[in-house]
Amino acid sequence: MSVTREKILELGEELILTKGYNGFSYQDISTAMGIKNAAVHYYFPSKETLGTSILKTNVQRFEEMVENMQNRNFDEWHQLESFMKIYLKSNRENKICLIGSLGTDINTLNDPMRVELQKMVDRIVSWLESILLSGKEKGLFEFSISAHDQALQILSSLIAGLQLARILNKSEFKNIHQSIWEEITPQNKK
Amino acid sequence: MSVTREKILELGEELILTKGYNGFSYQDISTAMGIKNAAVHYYFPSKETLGTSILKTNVQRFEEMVENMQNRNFDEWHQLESFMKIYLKSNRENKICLIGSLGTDINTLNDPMRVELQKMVDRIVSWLESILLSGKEKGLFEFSISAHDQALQILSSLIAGLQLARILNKSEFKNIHQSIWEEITPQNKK
DNA sequence: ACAAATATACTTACTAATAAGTAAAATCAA
DNA sequence: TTGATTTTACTTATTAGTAAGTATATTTGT
Repeated sequence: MSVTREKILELGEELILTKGYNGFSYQDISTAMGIKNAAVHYYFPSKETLGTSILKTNVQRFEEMVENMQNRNFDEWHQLESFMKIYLKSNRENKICLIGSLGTDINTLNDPMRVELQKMVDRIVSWLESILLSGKEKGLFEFSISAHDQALQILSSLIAGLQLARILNKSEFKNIHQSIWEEITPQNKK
Repeated sequence: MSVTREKILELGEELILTKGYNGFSYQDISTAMGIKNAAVHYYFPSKETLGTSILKTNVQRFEEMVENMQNRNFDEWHQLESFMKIYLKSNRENKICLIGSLGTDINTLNDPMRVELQKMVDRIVSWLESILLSGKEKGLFEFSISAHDQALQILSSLIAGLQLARILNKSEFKNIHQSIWEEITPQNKK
């Protein structure tokens, strides 16, 4: 694989997470890389092919992380912790997440991008749901609503947590992160 | 006040909530209203003055709602319910909320817009916090984390709930809305 | 082994469309 | 008639996208 192509994907993702999909241009990528805008079009003919590739790369990265955690026999608690660490890192870097960013622009995206975005979110929600369910059976987690709803609840907190932290104060995300754990950890009875 | 001006504000807000701040143009507004793009510039010289005005209008609308609820002696439970109804309506209309939309684009906004956005979120969070706190004292709500963190938690769920619902399925928001109530309503012991 | 053909990775130099924004003239309403 | 409103007719900048060319490898046929 071309290193230029990889770098474009990386930069494109970063730009979506910092400036939003409609807030960056091929010029932003090309000038940052010291190449010409046509070179970006060489690898990704349209902005939407770039967007779709970024989404596919992300799903792949997610699947690799899940597989890696299973190979290492991570329990559900540690799997969830690893997932949440991604968001802690994004917060440190003043980024939001792909879901929150593209969720804003969804009506301006073409079908392939929308389909890929939906696939990605579907996959993450169903993984979260399964982790929560089996973790609950083992007594690692405790919650009264359905695993699906609890998954949506946690994911929402993470997504909007990053957005709120960027508007208000970076450090507010720590509180949101903390609250998620307190809500599903058994030792904290209400 | 000019009815044209009001209509521009209304349409501008709708466009931010459906296509995102960087996803709409003055052309979108003018063609939808059957006027020329220069007429929009007459009322709002720049896109950022329009954005700032939309935010200020929203804060004002929020303050009016709060005042109205206090005049009618709404208890904390009904005040929270009224607030959440705004989000239910947005979900029905396939809109997200200003916070989630502008949270994505924040790095592309000018200072006045950023300041106004922060003011708006600050105001909403502190209101939510106060409602949660006095509601808890009356036994209307129950939660173990701080009122501030609980406010952030609820607001996050609402903001990202709308985004997730638009990506996945409109009806998913009902589950998120339901989960918020179950979490803070005393009768549902865990 | 060596030349010819071909593929890779770009640049140069453009479009065509759309963006925000403006100056000045025309229209409207009291 | 005066001031508020709106259009006409622009400008300037930026956007995504493309056509054609170029240098450098890589492959292929003989």
